[in-house]
Amino acid sequence: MRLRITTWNANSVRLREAALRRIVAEIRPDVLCLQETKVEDHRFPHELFAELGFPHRHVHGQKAYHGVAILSKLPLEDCHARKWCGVDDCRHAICRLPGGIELHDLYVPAGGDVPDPEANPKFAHKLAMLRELTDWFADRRGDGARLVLVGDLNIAPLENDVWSHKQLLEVVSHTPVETEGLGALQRAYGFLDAVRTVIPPEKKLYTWWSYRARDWDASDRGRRLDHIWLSPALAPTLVTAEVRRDARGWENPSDHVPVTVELEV
DNA sequence: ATGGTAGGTATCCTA
Repeated sequence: MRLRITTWNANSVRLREAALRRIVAEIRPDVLCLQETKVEDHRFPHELFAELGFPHRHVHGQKAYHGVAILSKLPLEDCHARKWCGVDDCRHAICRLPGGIELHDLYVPAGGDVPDPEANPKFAHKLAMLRELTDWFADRRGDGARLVLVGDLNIAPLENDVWSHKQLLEVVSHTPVETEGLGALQRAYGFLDAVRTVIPPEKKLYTWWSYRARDWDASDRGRRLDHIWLSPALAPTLVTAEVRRDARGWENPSDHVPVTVELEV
């Protein structure tokens, strides 16, 4: 079967009903992973997703900040959440899809403005979560699991994942300590960067554009912060991948756009 | 060099 998985940082799920309807109609994901839902679980708009054909839902949210959710047309099993760095926030949801596929939906801290862990606790938290994830996946290395890791990792790892590599080397999201840390996480389990397998690293590719630009499309100062990775066991199933840049130009947009992979599983 | 916008909450935090 063909399995389509979409990840999107919605920047408040309650404000994005129109965009979510378009995503479902135009991308037709089987599984939709959200980040920055910014809502407690008892206020999550379950009715909307039930109506849109996603009867299986795992929501993991909190008031005002962060929050992740997995919405699925297919049954979900063993849904749970993980905490990192001893912090009681909502950044990681895990479910098993049919075929034993283990899906991880992640929201890595943005990290604040100052790229110095001594001076900036938010940057220290970002690096600490990356290290803990790296150790956790390294312990599972070689277990042959069928893993999909998606989400807003808040790091643009490659030179062509940002509008100007040189100008962003000291900007949080593209500093060497972050891009090397993300590389270490990827190598810890042998994850394949699915989107860059389909869209070559020589091409500029972004999934986020700041709200602050006068004209996001004309200035095009984007970054590729949202990712879909596959474990070695799932890598051969990759059919295609797509970044919906046009979604940034929709009415009332998120600052992130949806990223999708299709797998033949 | 600076400030720019958006979301949630309750007056300022985070992105």
